[in-house]
Amino acid sequence: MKEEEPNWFSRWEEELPSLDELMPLSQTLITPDLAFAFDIRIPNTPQDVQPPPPPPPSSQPHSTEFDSTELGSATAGDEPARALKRPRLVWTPQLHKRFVDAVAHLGIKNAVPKTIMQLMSVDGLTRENVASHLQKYRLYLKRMQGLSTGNGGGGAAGLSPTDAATDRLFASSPVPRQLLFPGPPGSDHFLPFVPVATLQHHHHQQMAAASLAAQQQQFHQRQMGHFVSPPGGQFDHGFFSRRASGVNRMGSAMPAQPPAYVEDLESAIAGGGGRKVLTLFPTGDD
DNA sequence: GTCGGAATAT
DNA sequence: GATATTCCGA
Repeated sequence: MKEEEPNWFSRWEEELPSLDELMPLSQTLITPDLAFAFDIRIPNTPQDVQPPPPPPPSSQPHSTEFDSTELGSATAGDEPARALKRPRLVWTPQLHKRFVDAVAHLGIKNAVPKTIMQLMSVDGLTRENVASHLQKYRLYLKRMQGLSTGNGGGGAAGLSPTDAATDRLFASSPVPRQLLFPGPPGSDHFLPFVPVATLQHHHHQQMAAASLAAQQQQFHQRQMGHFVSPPGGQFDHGFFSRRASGVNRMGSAMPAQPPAYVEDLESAIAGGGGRKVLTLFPTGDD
């Protein structure tokens, strides 16, 4: 196998949704915690309201009453400094793509949470986030290798329908060959190239902070937009069949004009308890 | 003490 | 089922 182009790595960045997708959003600077603590609803610009950016560990000495919806189970009253939780991360296809790229370009060998996280350089993303996702991704890879050991990384070529149904997310980004064929020990190849885009620069911090939330917002908007447009038969095995058993019951009649999705954004990044996460199908984005 | 990975919990 | 958190070994 010598199909490796010497500069394949110079292309990967181009595929990433960096500037265009990450920049244009101007979001509220009010963190969810703040909003909750003060019972702010952020009423204006229902179209522009922004979900919680990853709450920075800034000073928040007094958020004593958040949404005690389910949070109040244990430490409801005597653990003020301890109650900071990040919103649940939703792995959008874009995010996953970035993840896959990072893993691919690191090589399965060096693809460990911390490194991946650094390569992705997505603000708000933690090592735990990546580790957790990586764990699942590995299982997916394993299953793939097991089921079709002779199938190119071109994508979900010879997969059983189960895969598409089960791993909608993973199916949205093609698995690079390197990952399917780790290659025998000895043929390890890797670049001393360490980008380390750990955003520590202050002036970039702001924009960086937006990136995660920004992507996720875009994701949802896009989903809503594409909602009524048929995928063109690409995934015609009826992916409308089943979805998360939750609040999202759009029934069989998806309106071209969804009702006010004020809740939509909140749903995407729901707190650890009130999980109304709606997981959607892959985008035809890549 | 940090990190990675699997197990377990939400 | 997806993601988070915990546990334990390097």
